[in-house]
Amino acid sequence: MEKYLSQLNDAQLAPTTHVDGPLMVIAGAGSGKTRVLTFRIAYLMSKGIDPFNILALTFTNKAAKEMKARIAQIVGESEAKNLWMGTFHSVFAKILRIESDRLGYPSNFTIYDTQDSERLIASVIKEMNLDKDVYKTKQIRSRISSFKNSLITVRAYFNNPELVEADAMAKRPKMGEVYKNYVDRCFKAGAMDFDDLLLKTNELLTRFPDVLAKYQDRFRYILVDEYQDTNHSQYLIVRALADRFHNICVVGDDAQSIYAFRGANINNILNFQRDYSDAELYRLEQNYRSTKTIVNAANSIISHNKSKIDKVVWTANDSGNKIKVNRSLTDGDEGRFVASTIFEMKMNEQRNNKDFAILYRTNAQSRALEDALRKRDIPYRIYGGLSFYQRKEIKDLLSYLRLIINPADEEALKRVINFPARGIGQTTIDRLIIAANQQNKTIFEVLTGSNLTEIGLNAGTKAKLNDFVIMIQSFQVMNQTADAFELAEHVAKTSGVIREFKKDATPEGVARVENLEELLNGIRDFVEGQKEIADTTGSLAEFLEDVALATDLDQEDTNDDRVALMTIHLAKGLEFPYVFIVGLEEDLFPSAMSMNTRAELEEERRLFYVALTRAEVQAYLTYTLSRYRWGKLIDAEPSRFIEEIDQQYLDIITPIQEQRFNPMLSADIFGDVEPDVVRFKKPQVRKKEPAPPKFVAPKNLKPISKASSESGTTNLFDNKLIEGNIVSHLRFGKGKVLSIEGKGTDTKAEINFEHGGVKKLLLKFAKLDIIG
DNA sequence: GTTTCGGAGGCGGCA
DNA sequence: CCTCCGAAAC
Repeated sequence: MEKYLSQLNDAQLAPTTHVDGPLMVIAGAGSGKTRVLTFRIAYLMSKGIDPFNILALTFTNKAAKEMKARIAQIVGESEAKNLWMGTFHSVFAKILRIESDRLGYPSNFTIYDTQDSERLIASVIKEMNLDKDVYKTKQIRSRISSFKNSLITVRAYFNNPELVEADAMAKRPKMGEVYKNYVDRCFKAGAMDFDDLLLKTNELLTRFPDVLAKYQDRFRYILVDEYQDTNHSQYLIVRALADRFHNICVVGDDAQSIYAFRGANINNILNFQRDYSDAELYRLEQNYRSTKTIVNAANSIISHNKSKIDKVVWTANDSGNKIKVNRSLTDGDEGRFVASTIFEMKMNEQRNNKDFAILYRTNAQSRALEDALRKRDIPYRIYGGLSFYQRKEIKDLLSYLRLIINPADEEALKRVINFPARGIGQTTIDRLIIAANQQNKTIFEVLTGSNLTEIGLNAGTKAKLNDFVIMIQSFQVMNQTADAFELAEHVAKTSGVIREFKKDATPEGVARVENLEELLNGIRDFVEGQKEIADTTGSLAEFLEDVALATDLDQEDTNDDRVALMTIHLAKGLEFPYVFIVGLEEDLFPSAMSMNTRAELEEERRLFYVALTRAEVQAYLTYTLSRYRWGKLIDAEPSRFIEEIDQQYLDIITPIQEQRFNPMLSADIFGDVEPDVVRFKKPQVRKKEPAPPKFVAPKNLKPISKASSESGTTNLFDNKLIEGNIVSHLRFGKGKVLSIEGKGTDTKAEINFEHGGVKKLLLKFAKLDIIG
């Protein structure tokens, strides 16, 4: 142990060797907090604390796995095995399965993902005959989710006149009923959604003092990573569990709090010392990851935020290169810039693909980047997005498996009852749902135990339903003896899922069959892995438990040498030598949806901070002047975040091809593009001396999309434009309007420009002047 | 009852 | 751009 502790600096050593009592570690980006966590756990064990009594909650399963492996190196495999480590969701799902009977759930309850929840909510709304344009599924789901994260149960909702009234005011008086029906249906289906895993844990610990006592006694030492991203529900769980021994260690960085949209409450970290008056506070401020330039630039960004804990992140590393800022004309050009830069860096600096990461705000941005990388033959891997387990073909097969384990699982049943098509249509399913609701049974119980003629089904349909039931039951029988792989393979063949996709000879169909094969391979690996571990059998139920909470990041590091593409949210906690942050444009990053309040904007800024601090050696920022969004070309303005960085750390690159394209653009990066836009009027970018003091807050809060109407250029979505008009565009120059289509804010004009040819522009965004 | 096609509406980050 | 939904054709 001593030899490990000697690797730590003083600031890291203090919290590592803090054994009893509450402590909070405020850890700046790259300051070695994972190391403190792992070493602290190893240290606790070296002091004789039983690993059975340690609970470590991490943000991803991958982080837990890596930390566990690291601890195993220090204290030995057999000891490390007994640690409880994982995400909130996976740890408490495990506990809920053990204690499920207390809450009236089966131990093999299904975990509904977001898609399952949405489908169920849509179904509830339809059954209640509500207007689906008023009761929008996604909005309802997110509202229910935030109720659950704040521990507002159905009963608490109805007892809270403010909430009820707010929904009535929003013209959704039935919100509470929808919530109630959704919760009831989940319960009946033996299913919990993601939020339930936390909510029900709270219920378990509150309603059953003996259960609480059991886990308080079990988890005598609790560590929580990324504490700034815990929500109220998670906060209460931790507080309850730590209430007896107060051996609670939370680690976090308020500057990296980026999950408020999911209910994370930054006050959890800000108020920790209020909750535990004897808490020790430690700060890790020395960054070991990045160059001085990157650290200082990141600090200059975050200083624009008002609410934060005082902390000065610094580094003893080299200054390094300035951050390169690149402007492109389109998202395609941006992709090509990124790809060719990576290509050159690989050649010149002998770098591997895996040294590069491309980070973006939204998953939709990945396509242009992928295209460019593919053209350059640069291998890459996309993380997140439509994750493997969310793909249609995978969910289809998994739904069969879910149904075998939990026949009450309504969403799984609805998904597979007519896939592949076997003549059971919507009408039949609707009748079954109505019967199930009336008889207070699950759909599967209706299928097996009710008189189907009485609910209006004819002989032909009954025969088809019967065949389906017999098939599922035969799978259930097989499940008692076969392992997960044997069964899954059998199901894939017998159900016709594979055959169905094999019919489709398009590349997409081929890919789907391959994905199914990959899933089966994954199940085989799982079974083989589990058989080595005592107490497990590699059963299907165990596999499904694993899969429900798996994420893209959790997948084994294949050690592939590939460029990483992911959202900034996914990049949290990771680091790369070279980082490209792309799409730095107003309305994209910061997102148009996050500029209504100061709090939202500050979260976007923290997100940018997180992105920049992923870089070890060199960061690139890119933005474009126009981008395809929603299938349309729209104009874009550089993100305010570029301007907020202390300009001495930036190196503005102006690509040559643009000068050829339009000489107007070669001057400097901000002043020329929108000469009349207020926010970017100062052409100070190139100055070498420290940037003049600037406080951007007030103007930042202005709705920025107004810029063009204030500026003299006309924003033409009130249809003043007619065919044949000659217009001028800042970038494309003069052009003739060929046609106009669409209406309202969706009006588009097809314009033949002198520079750039025929373009279809969305008038809502295009900045055009009519000149003839 | 299923399949297909076209139109309309949505569009964010995630366990 | 995508997915979802309803109507019409099979």
